[in-house]
Amino acid sequence: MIRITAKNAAKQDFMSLMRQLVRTYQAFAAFDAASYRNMDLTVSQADVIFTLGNTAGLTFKDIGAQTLITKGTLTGVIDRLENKGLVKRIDTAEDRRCTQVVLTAKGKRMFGEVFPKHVARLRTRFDRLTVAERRDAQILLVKLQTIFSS
Amino acid sequence: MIRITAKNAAKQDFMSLMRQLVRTYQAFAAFDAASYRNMDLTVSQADVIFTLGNTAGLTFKDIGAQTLITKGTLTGVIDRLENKGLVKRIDTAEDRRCTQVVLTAKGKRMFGEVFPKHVARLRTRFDRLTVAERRDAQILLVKLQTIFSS
DNA sequence: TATTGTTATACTCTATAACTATA
DNA sequence: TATAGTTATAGAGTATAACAATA
Repeated sequence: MIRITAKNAAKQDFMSLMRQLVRTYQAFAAFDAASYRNMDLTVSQADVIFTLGNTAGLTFKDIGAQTLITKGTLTGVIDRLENKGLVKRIDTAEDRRCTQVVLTAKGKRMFGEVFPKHVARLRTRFDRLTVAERRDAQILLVKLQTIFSS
Repeated sequence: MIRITAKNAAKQDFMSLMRQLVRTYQAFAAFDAASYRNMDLTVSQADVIFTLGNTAGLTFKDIGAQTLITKGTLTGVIDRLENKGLVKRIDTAEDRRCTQVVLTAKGKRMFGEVFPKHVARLRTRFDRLTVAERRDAQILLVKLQTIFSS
């Protein structure tokens, strides 16, 4: 027997919100990953290309900080992107411990031509929301994020 | 030079919402995964235990449908849970192609005692939101989910 | 013929830690 | 001593497809 108390109702409340966050993210991630598969990229690889786009190159440290990929893993991800001819490593003169990673011409083409198509595909979906809904969703997602940070 | 046009503003708008969804989920997932690591479970394994909790057992097909883990992968996940003594396979009489997966006594203890502590830890965070914020977040997440489904 | 779960393969990511070369 | 990136190891999930047993 389950008693319907204020406490149980509140518990139900947050559990359902939590599950909804997961379901929503999974729906987005599945939609997103389908594009990357067409580009023959994994999610991590696409993440790196996206991060490098519109920059003059970033160090492993910078990329790791932005993508949340740890350095050991990042070496492998960059290796695979380099094998695909999408990025290249460049030694830096200032601090010879650092390595810059930059997009090659092929990588720039992917970021400049293929990615925009992906973005357009995403956009058609987000357009189904009103401007107010997008604004409110953004505000609430920020609030949701803050409760888990720190 | 970047022109600030209505089109660019709208693009910026949805891209930023998209990134926020990812960041929020990542913040939650990092918080969540820390608990599972303490229980010596991976996210997938915890997902299965959670799914099996309060049921009399589910088939591979059922578990796969609820967790989005494909059958080939699920065999391995269940193997590892079985090795840890948390679940067991039971052949079904009705349809001998199906296998039921049920929690063992140890698995029930984890679901009944360890998981609630995890839930309580999550709850302290969700309590930082007001009831209205949780309700609004839920509504907007459902809307966000629907734009990616179908 | 279709479905359920298993097996096999090859790849990718994760966590951890030791290692190198620089600073 | 500390930092940036590499290497090594073991484990875990993913995708794909072929397979056996059953319906």
